[in-house]
Amino acid sequence: MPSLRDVAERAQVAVSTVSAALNGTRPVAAATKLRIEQAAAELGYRPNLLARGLQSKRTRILALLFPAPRSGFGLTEMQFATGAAEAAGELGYHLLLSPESADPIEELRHITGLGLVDGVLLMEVRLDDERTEFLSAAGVPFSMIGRTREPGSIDYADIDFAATARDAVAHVAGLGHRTLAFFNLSTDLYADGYGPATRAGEEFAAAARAAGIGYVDGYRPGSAEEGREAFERLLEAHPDVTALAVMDDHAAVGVIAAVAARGWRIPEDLTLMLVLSSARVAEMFNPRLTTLEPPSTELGRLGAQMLIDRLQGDGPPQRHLVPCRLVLGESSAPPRSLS
Amino acid sequence: MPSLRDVAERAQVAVSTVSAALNGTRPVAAATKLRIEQAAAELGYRPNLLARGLQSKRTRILALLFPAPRSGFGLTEMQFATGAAEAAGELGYHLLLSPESADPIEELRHITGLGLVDGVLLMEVRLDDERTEFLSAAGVPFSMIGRTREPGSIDYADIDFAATARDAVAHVAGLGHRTLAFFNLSTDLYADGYGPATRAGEEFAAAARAAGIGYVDGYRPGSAEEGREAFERLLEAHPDVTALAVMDDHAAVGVIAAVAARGWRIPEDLTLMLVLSSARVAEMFNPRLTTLEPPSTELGRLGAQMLIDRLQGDGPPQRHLVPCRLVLGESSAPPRSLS
DNA sequence: ATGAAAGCGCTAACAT
DNA sequence: ATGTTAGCGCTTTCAT
Repeated sequence: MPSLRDVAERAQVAVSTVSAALNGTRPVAAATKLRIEQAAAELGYRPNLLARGLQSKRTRILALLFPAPRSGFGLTEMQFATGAAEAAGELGYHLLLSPESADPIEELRHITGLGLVDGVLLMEVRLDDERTEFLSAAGVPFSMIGRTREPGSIDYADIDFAATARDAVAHVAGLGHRTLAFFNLSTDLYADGYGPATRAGEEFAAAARAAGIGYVDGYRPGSAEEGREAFERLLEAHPDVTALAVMDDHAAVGVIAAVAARGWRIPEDLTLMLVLSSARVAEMFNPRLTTLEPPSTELGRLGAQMLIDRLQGDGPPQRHLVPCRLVLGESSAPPRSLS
Repeated sequence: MPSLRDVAERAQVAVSTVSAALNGTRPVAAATKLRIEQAAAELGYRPNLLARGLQSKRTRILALLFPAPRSGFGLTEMQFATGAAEAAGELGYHLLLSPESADPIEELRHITGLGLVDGVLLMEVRLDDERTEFLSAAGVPFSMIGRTREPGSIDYADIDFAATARDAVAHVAGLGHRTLAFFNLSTDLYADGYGPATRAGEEFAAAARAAGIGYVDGYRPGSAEEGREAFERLLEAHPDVTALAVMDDHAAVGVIAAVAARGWRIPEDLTLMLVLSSARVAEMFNPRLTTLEPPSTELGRLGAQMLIDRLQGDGPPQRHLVPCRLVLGESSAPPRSLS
């Protein structure tokens, strides 16, 4: 690999001039600059990122702290990563995938202590997240995909749960349903302070109230079996329910089975929709389910962009809320009473 | 961040001694070593990877070339990444996620020219893959998840398609089926030289032949709609088929619909299994499908391990073939004629 | 067994 | 506008 010196020799100038010409850090005569660029091109010169980073204290590498694959892990998480990696690449940065071990704080201490990364991207942020406190205290720039209860001045990109819930409610209300039921994520996740569980729950309730339709929640099935059970309990307690939004896609499997077991059909007897599941997952169901698809790639992109913005300058904290996209399946229809 | 010099001062020794003590690169008196370690611990010293890399030409960073999300993209690809990242971490390495742009070769030239990575991990390797030629020519160490037609001396970890096909055939033959049909991946992927499409196809044929059961292939549905059609054509041409293995999970959705449309049931009238789909996907179906789950995390881990082995020493090329795991669903049963 | 010093490739202050 | 020079934090000869 040719170095700056090689380019300098070939262009008959000093190294610092080459550096300046290539980085635009100080004025260089047009003719000189041309010679330098030519020499660099001929040699196939590539700046050594390590040397540059050692000197400048900026590596242009971002770490994405990647949680250990939980049960309900999939596309969404991957899209955070690919979105962030893409956006980083476009802005001249690189993304390091840092799997989170048992001790996330130790992990962070490690990765930030190496001088390898300029900043950290956090995902799967919980309402109370010790990682944010550590990073703030350590003075490491970071941004969040998702958000804590009190993001303060931390940059974040999260799902716009309020808008998402409004869209969902408007969808079922528009079809003529008068009561919507909501199955939240599993009790485990909920108790763990997983943001989407809490926020989606609250916002669905609020949106239903605002729209003036009935609303039933309190169920948190985390598996097909639990989904089946929950649905049966639901109908027992609220036989008037005609529309159901489900967050856990395995629970949806159970709901569909329970619907069939009862001799009911979707969408004739029940409008069923997924919340925060990708369309790819929704179309694995039969019938194809309506879903509110999370903007995962976009959130990943925003996460990287915000962090890079922060690294390059400052400005007020960025707060992005992106709504899910309603993807219509074959599981939405007016309630039986109207048809 | 404290540097080696800080540690040296505190321990009252020369920098080079600290380096030696911490890296074990030359003998250091036990007492001195202890003092140094203590000083390092007290200061919370972390070696600066950039400085180390600049000097030693080894960064302990691996790049994972991540293809642009295709249609059938999901868990599998993510597990390659997380598996590789985990294994790398355990071995003291880091994993850079490098999304592949339109021009993969340019991408590679870029990422390897920066002096940032010690080696490259390739995934989604096609039978003829220009990336391998580039890397070989450039002298960049790399390993493959998947493999080219002629891997030569390149380290790889791939699915053991022969064993996987044998297991699948044994499963259906063991249930009493006499004829197995096989739906390959979409024509696009197949034509593109995507390894699993070709290899799975060949090995299923061979395994069926070896087991002495009938075998039907030639179908490549890449969507639910195509799956439905393919199944109808299949039954028209081969009414004796009682078992079907499907590679594309969207196609499986169509098959299931077609089965239902005919008034048939699974598994009573058709044994249906997925090939190379994760159990998590298989259980989204109703009934839960039997699947041959790819060892994706394991392949990712192996990919990283092999590459690190190669970087640290040499030895004969490593070739790992890992079979899929048969995960039983509710879609497997003896053929009707036997029940 | 330990220390002194050179240098990896780059940036940035300081000269000219 | 350009050149000279001093490091960034580390590894690695070469001395001692």
